[in-house]
Amino acid sequence: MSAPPRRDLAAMIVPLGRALTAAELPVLREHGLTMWAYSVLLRLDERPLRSQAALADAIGADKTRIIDVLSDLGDRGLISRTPDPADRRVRLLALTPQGRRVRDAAQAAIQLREERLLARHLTPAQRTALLDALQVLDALPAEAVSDPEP
Amino acid sequence: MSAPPRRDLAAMIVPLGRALTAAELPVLREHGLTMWAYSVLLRLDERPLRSQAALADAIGADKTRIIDVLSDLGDRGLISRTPDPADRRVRLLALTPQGRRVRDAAQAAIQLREERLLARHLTPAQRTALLDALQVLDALPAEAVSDPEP
DNA sequence: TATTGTTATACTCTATAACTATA
DNA sequence: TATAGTTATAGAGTATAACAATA
Repeated sequence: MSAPPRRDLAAMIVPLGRALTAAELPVLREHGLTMWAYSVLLRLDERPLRSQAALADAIGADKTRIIDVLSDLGDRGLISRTPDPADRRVRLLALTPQGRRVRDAAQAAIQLREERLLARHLTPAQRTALLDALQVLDALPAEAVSDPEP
Repeated sequence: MSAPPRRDLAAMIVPLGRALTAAELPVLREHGLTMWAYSVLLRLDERPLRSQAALADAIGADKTRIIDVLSDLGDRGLISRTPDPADRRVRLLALTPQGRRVRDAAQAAIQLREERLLARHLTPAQRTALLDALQVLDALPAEAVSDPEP
């Protein structure tokens, strides 16, 4: 049983994710965002989201962890957090127009860097193939990746 | 400036890496390995490696963090740790035959799961294209990803 | 004095538990 | 009583600083 001809998927993907994250951080800082704040802005799309717990779950965070993030984003007018009239325990979360502008600007800067990286090291066909395959795997629920029954 | 048609690379890759890691953990546990121990066995190839600091750096760990991992692997006979006769401060690290057997068995099990996942959701051509592109990016030094000068 | 490995300490991030306010 | 959000506390993981041995 000799060494396989390729490295493990995780062994390639996890360090790549770390490097991409490291590349994002200074860009986000320029836009006044932390990684968690950016995750929140990305997830909060046009339509409001009901409850902070749902948001936390959606971005893989603990509900107690995003509270400071949400208050800060609210204080800066990037998101709105209004009590649901139907049930005043829950907060309806939504992007403000300014929040959408900040999110779009940050995302454009990040994807510009990403595209430069891909263009430098991959052929256009390889770039497309990579993104296609990643989008397929990205669309899977996490359990489909973690527990693939034979 | 509207929302881009694709998600950020990092936003797809980081959660995928987390899910793949979660998929590995039970397999590693069956083979009596932690993630750090597995990283060490993967990096310690046929030829011995000079110094623990070099190993730590190679697997993206802190040198103080792998000490317990190395003592444990040494106690179990999976690696050898002999002082360098030329400079008795440094330890020469190498896989033992048993260590290589454990590493190969664990890696085979992991890659079997990975291949099942890819086969279920990607076409053979997509699988090959994904692995090719990942191997290109994996071969880059981390700085090439983090600091792509324009 | 400088360096390898080690130990001890502090810090950051994350999760758990306890609390409040609504229902 | 049950749930959403919040606060306070504890735990895991990680990095920093101090130490012993060798050069």
